[in-house]
Amino acid sequence: MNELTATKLCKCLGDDLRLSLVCLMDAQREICVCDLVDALDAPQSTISRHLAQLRQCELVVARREGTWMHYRLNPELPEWALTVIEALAEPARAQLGLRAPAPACC
Amino acid sequence: MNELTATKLCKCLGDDLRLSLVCLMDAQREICVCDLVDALDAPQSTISRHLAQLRQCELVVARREGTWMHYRLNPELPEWALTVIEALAEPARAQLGLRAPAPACC
DNA sequence: TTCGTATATTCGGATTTACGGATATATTAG
DNA sequence: CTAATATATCCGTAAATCCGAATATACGAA
Repeated sequence: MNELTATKLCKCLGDDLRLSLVCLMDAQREICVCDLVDALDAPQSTISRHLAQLRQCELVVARREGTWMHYRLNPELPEWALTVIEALAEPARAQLGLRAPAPACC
Repeated sequence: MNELTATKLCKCLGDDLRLSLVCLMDAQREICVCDLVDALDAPQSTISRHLAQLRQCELVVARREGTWMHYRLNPELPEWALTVIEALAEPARAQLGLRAPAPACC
C-alpha cells in the first residue's frame, strides 16, 4: 500500500531542493542533516520538511545515531527508480551547482 | 537559453496526465491530439493545456497536418532525459492503466 | 464567404505546495 | 535535574498549479 509510483517519484524530484538532497545522498553512502543544511544553504526547517516528504514517499530512509540523523537513499528502491535517479544525478549536479561532498560534520 | 533541466523534466513528468501523454508518445512514433483526448478521457482543453506545457519545456514537438496536430517526443532530447523517460515508461503504463495504443483516428 | 472540425488559449476559482520563524521533541553532557 | 545541540513539526501566509467551460484560432470544404 502507498507504493512509490512513477508520478510520485517525479513529483519528489521535481523541486530543486529535493533533487539536490537526493543527489547528495546518491553521491555519498550516508549523510547527516547538518551536512545537508550547510551544503544547501537553506533554513533548517525547510530542509527538514523536504526530508520528511522524501521519507514519506520512501525514497530515503533515516537512521538515528545519538542526536544526529543520517539519511540515505532507500536501499529497497525498485530498479526503475534507481535508474531514474542515476540518470538525473549528473545533469542535476551540474545544473544545481552542487559542490563536491563536504567533509562530514559528524 | 531556457534549457531543459533535470528539475524541469521531473516537474513535467510529475503529473498523471502529462506522464500519460509522454508514455503514449513514447509508445508510438507520433500521435494526434484527438487520439490523446480519447485515450485519456479528459476534457480537450485540459489535454491541450498540458501539451502546451510539454511543448514549452521542449519535451515534445508538434507537427501540423491540415487541421490535425501530431505530437511526438522531441527527437533532440538529451540522452539523460531519454533514459529517464524510458525508465519510467513501463511502470507508468502499468500504474496509470494505459491501454495499448488505439487505432489512429487520422 | 460560411460552416464544421480540430486544436489552442483565456479566465476565475479551487486546491496544492512552498516558505520560514517559532516552537516542540529527542538525546547527550554535566 | 538543567543546559545545549540536532532535528522535527506547527502554522499562517504567499505562490504555484490545476481545472474545465467558454471562447478564440486555424484550416479545409463547399
